[in-house]
Amino acid sequence: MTRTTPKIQPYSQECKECPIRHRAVCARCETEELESLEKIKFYRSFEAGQTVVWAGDKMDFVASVVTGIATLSQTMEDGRRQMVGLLLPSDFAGRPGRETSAYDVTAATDLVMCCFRKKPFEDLMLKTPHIGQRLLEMTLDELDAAREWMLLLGRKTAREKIASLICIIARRDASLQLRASDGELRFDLPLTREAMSEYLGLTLETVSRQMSILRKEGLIVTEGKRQIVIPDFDRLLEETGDDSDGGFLV
Amino acid sequence: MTRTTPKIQPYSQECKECPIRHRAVCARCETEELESLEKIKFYRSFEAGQTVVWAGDKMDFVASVVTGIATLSQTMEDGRRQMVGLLLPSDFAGRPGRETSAYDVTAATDLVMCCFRKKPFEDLMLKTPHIGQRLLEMTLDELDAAREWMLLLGRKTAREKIASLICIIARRDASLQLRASDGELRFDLPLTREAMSEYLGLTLETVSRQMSILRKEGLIVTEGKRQIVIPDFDRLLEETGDDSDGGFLV
DNA sequence: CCGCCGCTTTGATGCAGATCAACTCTCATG
DNA sequence: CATGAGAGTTGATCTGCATCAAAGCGGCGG
Repeated sequence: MTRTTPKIQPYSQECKECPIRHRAVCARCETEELESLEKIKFYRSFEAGQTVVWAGDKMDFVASVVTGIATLSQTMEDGRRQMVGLLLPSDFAGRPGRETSAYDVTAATDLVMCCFRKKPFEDLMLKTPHIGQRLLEMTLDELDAAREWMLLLGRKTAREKIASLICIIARRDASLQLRASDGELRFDLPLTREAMSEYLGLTLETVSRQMSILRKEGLIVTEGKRQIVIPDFDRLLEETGDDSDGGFLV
Repeated sequence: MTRTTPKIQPYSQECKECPIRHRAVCARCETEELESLEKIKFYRSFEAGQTVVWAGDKMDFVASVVTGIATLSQTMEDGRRQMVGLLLPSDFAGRPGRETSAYDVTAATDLVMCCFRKKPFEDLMLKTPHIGQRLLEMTLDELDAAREWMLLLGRKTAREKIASLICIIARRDASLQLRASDGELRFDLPLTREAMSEYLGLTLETVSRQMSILRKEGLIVTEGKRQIVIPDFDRLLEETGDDSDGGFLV
């Protein structure tokens, strides 16, 4: 199993002067391109719980998460829902060449997105191949993440699913730097029980129960509503069912 | 829900003279590029059941399925397995820029792959942007397929899973043309019960049972070992849980 | 300060699918 | 023709998670 590049990259250092700081366009940004981007971009804010677009609705922009968390979900006729994408800051949403959104896009927390009007963005892609290359890399990363996620959905137990999700968030959370001196890990779990259940293919009751169990066993500590502390990350990792080394994606 | 382009495209008509006929490189092939490709390509054949590469092993080529079916699977330490990719003819395997395979790649049937040595292929990608563009489109298709698959794994019942898989294969199978006059659909189901169970996140016993039920209900008819007839495709579609129109991916 | 609303936790019960086990069918091989 | 191996079917039983139901717990507006 190869590790792909971690999703949270120090792009802001690579590219300090870039006001958008999106991985899709900033890997090798040049002034001229940035000026083009400036003209076609706009910001949109959403409150937690708001819907950005519904599946099937027109979506005439692509976008990148600036702050907050967005989710992509699919809904079946009878209301069963499955999350299929979790977008953290710097992640990209929308498909060039597609008119409508294939998924419900929802703000899991308060959310700011940087949007680019689709048509000019596509034109820009044609002119500047490195944007397309970057997008390919990102899409391949997404695909690897989706495949890891499929293993979780298809074969893991509820307990393993919960442990996996917590580890995934912990690893991706930028506040990773808050890792305390003694190896304990403290961060925000910015998802409701319901959102977690949609991610994991479980019911929210099962999520709650398994969280309680992990808490009783001391594998996790909860502080307040959303704050989580992992006293011993490696011990929690063992509960994910992943082999110790691999499973690094997302 | 937008329909993406169907995966089986008439590329052989688009591009008759192209000896590889792979979607990644043939969309707008030009003689010069084809000559470059000729130099770096080679064919490999596998028997049903053979492993192409193991997860973690060196994989110094990318490849495209010529005939047969290949699968990508992940295995957990204790042996639980989940299929995460099903590659039919013209599908692409391998990630530019990655040294080793992230998944077990296995021949589900007898298989012929057209391989391109990775390094020169990457060089070619840099020189000819349309290959990268094509690869991006294909990867986005794969991602959509993976997300549809996630809904299946996370939220569908065993019955719905089976019906979905049969519909997916039926739609993608090139022998779709074998559709008989009266709307019945006849084709090969080239997967063992075990492979189906790995695809669906079930046990092979459950797959077998549900197949029997669908058979008894007349939704499918089996002829011999692998041949399947769907007397009424729309009726089977209703059993997938997908909304009638959408869910077209893969 | 009270009461309500959204979120979470916990309990009791039921069931879909897993597990364990036996048997059948079909070839391929000597 | 017997033999055996691999694939598929079917049955009995078990169990992990879903479902249904009710009660805790903040936090915010009145």
